[in-house]
Amino acid sequence: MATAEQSQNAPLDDLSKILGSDAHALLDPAVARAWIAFLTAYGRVTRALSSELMDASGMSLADFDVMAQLARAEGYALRMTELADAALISKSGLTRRIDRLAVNGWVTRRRCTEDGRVHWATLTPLGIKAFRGAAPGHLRAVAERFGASLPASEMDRLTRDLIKIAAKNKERTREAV
Amino acid sequence: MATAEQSQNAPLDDLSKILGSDAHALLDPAVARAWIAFLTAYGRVTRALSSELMDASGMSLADFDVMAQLARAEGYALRMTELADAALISKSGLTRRIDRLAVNGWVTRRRCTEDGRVHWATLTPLGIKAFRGAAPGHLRAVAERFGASLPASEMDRLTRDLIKIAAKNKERTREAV
DNA sequence: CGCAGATGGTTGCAAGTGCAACTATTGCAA
DNA sequence: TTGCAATAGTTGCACTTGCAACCATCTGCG
Repeated sequence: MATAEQSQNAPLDDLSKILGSDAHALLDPAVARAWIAFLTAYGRVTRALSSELMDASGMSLADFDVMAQLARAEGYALRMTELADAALISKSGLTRRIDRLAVNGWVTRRRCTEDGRVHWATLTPLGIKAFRGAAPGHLRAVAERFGASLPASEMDRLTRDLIKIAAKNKERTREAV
Repeated sequence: MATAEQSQNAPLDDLSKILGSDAHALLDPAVARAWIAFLTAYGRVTRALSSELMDASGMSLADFDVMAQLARAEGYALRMTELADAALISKSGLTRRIDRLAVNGWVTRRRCTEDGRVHWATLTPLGIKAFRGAAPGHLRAVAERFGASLPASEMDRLTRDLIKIAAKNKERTREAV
């Protein structure tokens, strides 16, 4: 998607060139601008954070998110499915991510004794240490790249807006066919 | 990353459990909440839009973005590098994406006569037709999933905020090592 | 009991991705 | 002219990803 700067004055809504004047009826130009800005901001910020985190700690953004979920969980452990939902990735994606984290010795899998189907992903002491090492730099980077752009009052409003958008899209997709 | 709902009251900032009280100093809790909401909103909205678009038109979100850039361009054509920048993907990613679009007959590559290094990616008449077919549904979906959550006045504010964030992260990453 | 259906996870597969190395072409300067 | 640095794109590679099919386990009902 276009960068915010270059298409700020020429975003999706100028598709009327190809779509005809219907374009505005389909998507309000103001929404189109917001959408492009949203995609651009996401792409830039995550790209930057991701490479900084990788360089500093050998950890991908997704690794960090998964480990952060575990770090907050009771006993540093969550079931695979819970964790996948929390980290907003697919179950299969999580399986393989945990494989990788396990190779690093950061996480272990424990089969649940009460329900043999369930596996608990658990942060190891080494994983906790790695997370403690990575977190300060990463949190600071989030503060700088994402937080520092807006005053505090604006930040709360942004949060509310984003939560509304997220809420509207809660269902795990599907059935939308 | 956690969903907005479930972690709204327990976001990154409760990492103080593992990081100690420094966590707040590293990342303002309000920023942490906003960041989580941002990731969640992005993940949900793009996931939904992407599968809807694929089902309806056999086109990925990235395909649509690339074709939208071409649709607005002079002569429906852009150089590969320009297009990669505009669509916020890597050059190699674009090469292969254009390969795929070319297989569908939606885009062609033309070597530039003035500068043999340059290739123009051009939307074909078939591509224009495909884009015209896909766009209304997709734009409507963006309006519904992203636009409909907020009143117009709020949308403009959101745009401004997002542009500020994007602007702060403009440099094509690198050198951050 | 014992079997059908639900639930939790993993795996096969067919993509998509970025980085770094490579090729082709241009432009400039000795 | 020749040669070399810069630029535009492509390709090799290693890694991620999600979906759908699969296996294992549990639950409940006849």
